[in-house]
Amino acid sequence: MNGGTKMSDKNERAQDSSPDSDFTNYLSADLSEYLKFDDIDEWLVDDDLESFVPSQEVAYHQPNVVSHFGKGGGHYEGSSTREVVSSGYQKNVRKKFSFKTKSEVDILDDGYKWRKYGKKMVKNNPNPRHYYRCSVEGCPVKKTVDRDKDDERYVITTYEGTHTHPSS
DNA sequence: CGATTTTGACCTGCGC
DNA sequence: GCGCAGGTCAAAATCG
Repeated sequence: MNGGTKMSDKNERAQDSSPDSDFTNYLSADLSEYLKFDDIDEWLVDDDLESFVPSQEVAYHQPNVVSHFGKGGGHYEGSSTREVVSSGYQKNVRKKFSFKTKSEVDILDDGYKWRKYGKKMVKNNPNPRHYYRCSVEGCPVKKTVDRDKDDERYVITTYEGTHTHPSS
């Protein structure tokens, strides 16, 4: 019962006004398969894992979506090799990175601490979607985890934002 | 005790 | 303009 009277002076967090910072994402899990996409509307499946060369930049023709890849042999670490592809959208791009992982658990340890802030049941999916946010204050990084509706054994993790705190 | 999780309610955007 | 879907926050409960 606080909706009607709340939301009076809080409205900035909703606007991810995060500047064009470099997208630093890394993972340290036993990923068997990867899946990159540009938006939730379409997924681009890559059968060849070899296609994921180190520091691979993936830029889509989307005027608002640019995914940055950084592989390091099992250990991701987007140090600072940020290099937005010559798309001209590096001015106002939304860093969104998603991948599919074959795991039994939804929460994969990526080295950072995440605080769950919501769970929602999305249509077209018998499984709920988990919303995570970085526990570190100042980290506008958000993570959403949901299961593949076609393959329940697959977990889709979507990272959004940029980590700006030490992992260790 | 503190941090985190959990569930429900509520808000926003888009579609029709 | 209303409805649906998705996304977020808040208070309380729980765990370490």
